[in-house]
Amino acid sequence: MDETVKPKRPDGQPRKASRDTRRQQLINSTIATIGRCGYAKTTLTEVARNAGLSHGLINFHFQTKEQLLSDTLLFLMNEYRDNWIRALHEAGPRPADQLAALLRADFNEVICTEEKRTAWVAFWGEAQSRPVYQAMCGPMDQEYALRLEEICANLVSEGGYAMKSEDAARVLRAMLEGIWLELVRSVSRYSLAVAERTAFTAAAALFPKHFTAGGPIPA
Amino acid sequence: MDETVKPKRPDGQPRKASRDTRRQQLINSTIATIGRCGYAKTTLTEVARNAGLSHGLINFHFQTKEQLLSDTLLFLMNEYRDNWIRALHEAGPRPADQLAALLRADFNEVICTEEKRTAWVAFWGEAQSRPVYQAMCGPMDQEYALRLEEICANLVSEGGYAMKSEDAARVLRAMLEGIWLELVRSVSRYSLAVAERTAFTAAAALFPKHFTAGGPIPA
Amino acid sequence: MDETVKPKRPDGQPRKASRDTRRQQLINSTIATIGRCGYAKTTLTEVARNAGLSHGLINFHFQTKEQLLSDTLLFLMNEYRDNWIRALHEAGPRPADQLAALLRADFNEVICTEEKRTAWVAFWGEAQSRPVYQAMCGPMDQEYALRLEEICANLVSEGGYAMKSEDAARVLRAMLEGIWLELVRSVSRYSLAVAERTAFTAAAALFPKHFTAGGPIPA
Amino acid sequence: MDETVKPKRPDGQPRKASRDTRRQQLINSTIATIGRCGYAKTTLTEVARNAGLSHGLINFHFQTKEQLLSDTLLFLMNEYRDNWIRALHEAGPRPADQLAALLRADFNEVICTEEKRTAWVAFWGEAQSRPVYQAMCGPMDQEYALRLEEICANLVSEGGYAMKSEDAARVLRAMLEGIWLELVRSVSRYSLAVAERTAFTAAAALFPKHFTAGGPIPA
DNA sequence: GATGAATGAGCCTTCATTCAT
DNA sequence: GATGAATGAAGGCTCATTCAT
Repeated sequence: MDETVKPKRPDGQPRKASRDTRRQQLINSTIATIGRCGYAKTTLTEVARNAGLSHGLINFHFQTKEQLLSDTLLFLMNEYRDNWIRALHEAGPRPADQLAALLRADFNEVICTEEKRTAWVAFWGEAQSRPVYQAMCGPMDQEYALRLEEICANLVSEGGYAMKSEDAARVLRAMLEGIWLELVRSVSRYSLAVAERTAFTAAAALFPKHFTAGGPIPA
Repeated sequence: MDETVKPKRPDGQPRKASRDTRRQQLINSTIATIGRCGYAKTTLTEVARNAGLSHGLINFHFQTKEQLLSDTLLFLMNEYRDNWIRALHEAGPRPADQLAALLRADFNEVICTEEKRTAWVAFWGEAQSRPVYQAMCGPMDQEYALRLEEICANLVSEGGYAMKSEDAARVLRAMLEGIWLELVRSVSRYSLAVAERTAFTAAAALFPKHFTAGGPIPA
Repeated sequence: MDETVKPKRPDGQPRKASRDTRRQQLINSTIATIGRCGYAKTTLTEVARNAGLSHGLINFHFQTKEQLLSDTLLFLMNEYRDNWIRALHEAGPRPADQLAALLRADFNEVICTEEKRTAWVAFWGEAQSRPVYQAMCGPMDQEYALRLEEICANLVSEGGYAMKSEDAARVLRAMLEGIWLELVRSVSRYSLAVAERTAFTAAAALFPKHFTAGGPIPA
Repeated sequence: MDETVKPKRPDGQPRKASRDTRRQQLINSTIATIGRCGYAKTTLTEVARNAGLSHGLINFHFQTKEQLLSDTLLFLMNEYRDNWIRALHEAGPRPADQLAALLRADFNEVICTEEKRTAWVAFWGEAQSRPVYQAMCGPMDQEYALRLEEICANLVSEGGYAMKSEDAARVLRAMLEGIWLELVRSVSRYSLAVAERTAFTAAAALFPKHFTAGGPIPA
């Protein structure tokens, strides 16, 4: 096979890209468009334009707009899940390191870009009225919540803390989501560094033997 | 009383109502509609139907759909602000009581209904792409944040806590917003009681001399 | 009857004006509105606002918008007719004086204001598609055309001109209407003085023994 | 030729047409619709129906109704201009022939159809309240006026006429527009032949050495 | 008589979807 | 595979008309 035979367009893309490449291209453009225009004003025309592709192609790769949006949310969810699972995997066995990994993972540069945060909040805003989204998010949220509770339980037992581990996990989970919201709503006041510091402040308050506002206390 | 003098409609509403009555009626219907259908699928026809009025009336009282939505957000913001300001006013001088009042106010039955929570999240989702919304929310958020920081600073100084009061305030603020999100997203898992307990868990972690997970420690 | 009993409004108008006064007030406002906004964008709300009256009053005095517009056109037509008939009446027996009177009457300040000219052209533009307007204008046009032809015939016979009087009348009629159009379309280039000079230029060309570009040649 | 290769619709049009074809088709339909329904009652639905196309297509090719109307006026103006310029070009060097060409061009069958005349008057009626239309028409009117004055000046100098050439040009211009108006307003009384005869009557009156009511006097 | 809230038909416009090329 | 013209349903908005006050 001679690759050079494939006609190239001015932008260097082959005219016929693989199915998955195109799909990902359109999903990325969808995230960007939601981030820029909001969920309600996201049109297929705009998504296509941002992707530099033709209008009709979307309905070829995704059957409907709903499908495109669902697949976009699915991509975001998988990316999010992969991110914290990988972080946890790299964290080692200590519960404090695991929680630190989880907290830091939330502000990882790959998943916590401005566009993606905005897209997330947009999806959250629509989720209530769209059972499809809820059905997709529910199990993933559950998985995360369970893992977080587990770690909190380990920390509580390690540190002999008085609180209930579920309550601690709930505080942390809510706070992480709240920080994302704040990042979206008040661009100027928050930086990722501040966000992380805030998260560790909560960890330090809940688990003072394991954390300071700067991060986990080394063994 | 002769009922026939004032002809009522089937639903008991007079055919003509005062300007403010109708505006509020339509704003309430907008909140309900956003709550039920989501921001993107909120149409004037649906808002009108929910209010039992004709859709032409909306453009009579509000000039555009945008205006209706802005005014609805404004109403929600003012209601939210009035709520915590009143709560604070009734709380007395002790910082712990003030923070408790603030935390409880967030889950007050008037402002924290399912419909209103959903509407809030929907507006948050759109805010990023709508400078108008941001301009409206910014100052109100700021006012709340400042008051919260003040109270945290008082608690820190009273209790001799080691953390920075701004960090504590940030944790609490993010957590409160996060809890609202969770309330919207996972209807079943959270109740208002659980929400309040979660909030006080955070307060107890941050200010252990002043709070337990059950609430403020009496003087 | 004590006149002072009648409540006066700030603008000095009695609250209850006579039927005809109100009607004329609304017709004048209609002319002004058409002049300012064009026929297509003339709304009852705007007419009412310009008249300083309430919206609903129009449907009381005129039954429909169509009726208001018809009555407005009728007023313009009668005013136009009265104007040239009076001018002719005051002109004396000489055909040249009569034609001069007719030409000058067309640029009389009462009927040839900017607003009225514009309204006329707007009505002309709609006439083709509105049989009602045509039915109203037809007879009046006819009457004018006949009188003009009569005068032209007298001039032709007096001066022994070679042309057919109907042709001359047609030239004059078309030119007068054309000048109104030009007055509407090119505000800057035409003044009423230029308009009149143009009209007499045509008269002088057609009837050189009776007219110069400055006006009729005295007996 | 295999007809089955290109599937045709019942009306013989291909389903897809080139951009310019469709645009022209819609412009023609707009002229027809204005001619039939008047400016104020011209709706996109009607324009689309007359063209045998869907109304959504209009917003695809023109962005707004305003744009469609502007482009329609532009087409009429260019067509009008092309017509008299071509006529003048074919007329040869003699001023009398040039004026004759100009007068006849105004009643040319291509540009002086009933529909187009009506559309013109409709646009004139709206022009006053639409700066866009005025801005478009102004320069074209000017160009025509200048050329007409030039020819009149040549005739005056050739024939040693006493009148000012600008006055003559103004008479002719106004009369031509007035005849169009008359053609629109009194369909029955005027024919194109009568219109032309009227125009030459004016020319003969102004330039008796060059014209009779029947046309230019040959060299 | 007079007002202005209320209604609803009809318009322009947007946009997801289809489909001939 | 890819394009973009074409369709039509549905939305926001205007506005003539009605009617309770």
